[in-house]
Amino acid sequence: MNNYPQAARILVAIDCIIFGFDGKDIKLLLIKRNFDPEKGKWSLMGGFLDANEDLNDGAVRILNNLTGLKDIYVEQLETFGKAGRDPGERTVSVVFFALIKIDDHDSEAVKSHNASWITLDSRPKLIFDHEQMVLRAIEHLKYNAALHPIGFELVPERFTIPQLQKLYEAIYNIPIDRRNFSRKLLSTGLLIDTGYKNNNSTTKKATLYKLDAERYKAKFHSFWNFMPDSMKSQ
Amino acid sequence: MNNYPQAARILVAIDCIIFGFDGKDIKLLLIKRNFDPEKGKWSLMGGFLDANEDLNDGAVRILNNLTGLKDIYVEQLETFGKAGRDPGERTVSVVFFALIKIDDHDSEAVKSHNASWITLDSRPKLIFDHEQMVLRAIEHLKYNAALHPIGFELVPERFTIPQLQKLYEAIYNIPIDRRNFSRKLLSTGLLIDTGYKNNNSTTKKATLYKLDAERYKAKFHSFWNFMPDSMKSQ
DNA sequence: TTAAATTGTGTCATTTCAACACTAAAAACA
DNA sequence: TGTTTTTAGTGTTGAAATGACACAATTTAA
Repeated sequence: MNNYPQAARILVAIDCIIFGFDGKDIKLLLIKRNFDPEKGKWSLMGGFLDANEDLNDGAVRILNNLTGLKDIYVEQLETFGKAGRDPGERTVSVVFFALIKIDDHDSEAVKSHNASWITLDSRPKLIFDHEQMVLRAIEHLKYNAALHPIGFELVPERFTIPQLQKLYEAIYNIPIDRRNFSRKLLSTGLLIDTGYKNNNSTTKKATLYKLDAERYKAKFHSFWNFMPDSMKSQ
Repeated sequence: MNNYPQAARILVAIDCIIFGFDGKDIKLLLIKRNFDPEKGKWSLMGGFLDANEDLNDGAVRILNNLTGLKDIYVEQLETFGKAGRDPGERTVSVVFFALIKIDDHDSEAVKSHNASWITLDSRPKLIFDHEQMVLRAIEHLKYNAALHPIGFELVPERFTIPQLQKLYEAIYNIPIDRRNFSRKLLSTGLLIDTGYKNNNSTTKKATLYKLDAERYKAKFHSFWNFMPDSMKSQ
């Protein structure tokens, strides 16, 4: 059956922007390609959509392949389709935006793919239009972290408020008032006190919270605003 | 040259959700297909990406083809890629979200495509997964009209504040307080008083404003919030 | 036990927001 | 002609949210 004989058949790629947070910096999981073309150069983790594979399944497959993780926070971001974007062959790339708890992934799988966690500031030149994809993903992170509770995807299951604050300070690259941040965060009702304290601290130990999964789902689409006003004009 | 011999080549479609506003209702521009497959059924306006065509150019081409318009507000929305979504052949569809000033389009071109403006409430069953695409676009409209000044794309070049209010009331399907709406809108500094009044009115004539194009660009990414709190929990 | 660093809670003035009352303009109609 | 009806435009006020800032509590190390 061929209902559309004259239309072009095109390669459909999937590329993944994977963000992590090490407690200090936002990092990207990038791979050094050990295959042609562009062998030896840095790129996003990616692959091709299979003939009978759902698009989102493809993204999950590729993310799982690299990290060994099953339940990754992943959103479809944007499809890049400039005619010459892949010099090898016409390829349309669907870009996915993923957030992972940086300590959860399978570091063996990562190593075998020649992948590394790299801070945003020190990221290398990437192949094709991958740099544009990264810029788009950073924009998306800034935009969405202000409006939805996606920041929780980047910190451990049990986290402290100061930890979250450092995350937001890293995302927006500005200092945030500790007291106002804490008040705003607690007022969401999304945090459950685990009763434990953070023992890694060398000074006062902070309370460990976990997410209220029920409320998280219910409130995901309600509008937060952790972005300070000073950012709003940008 | 074939660097990726084993990967699948797939049809890449472009489908467009086109919203308009007639002063009372939000409407969709839908076509009744006069070609196979699914001839005679309702669908979104669409087509296939050409072999050497940029993705966004393809969307502009398809929109121009239907409406005769060149400068349409258009954003890429989401790519739909379930394996069986088009029973004819494996097709990945990139969906675009377009807003037009409903009186601007070329109604001859629309007529020749068997297209009609249809209110959201009375929209017919659509082919394939087009209904899901429409739902996604409505969600996007609600979300984004609250945060960005995209509402202006749906009203005439010169518009009144009550006109805009009716638009927002239609988008969110709720009544909005006239006085608070006006104050909020004027405080953005995006409106320029044209000095004219709306002569279509049978009562007090409202002031006609136009957009401050400079400020519109500068403020596009600043966060508005025209969505009333009552909507935030949804 | 004192100092240094960090966490947790409180206060207060300013701003924003939602709810509501009043005035102004324009046409229809008595 | 002036009264009614409808819609547009501006003002007020109390409540809630926000940003700036002070102080107390906890923990380790000196």
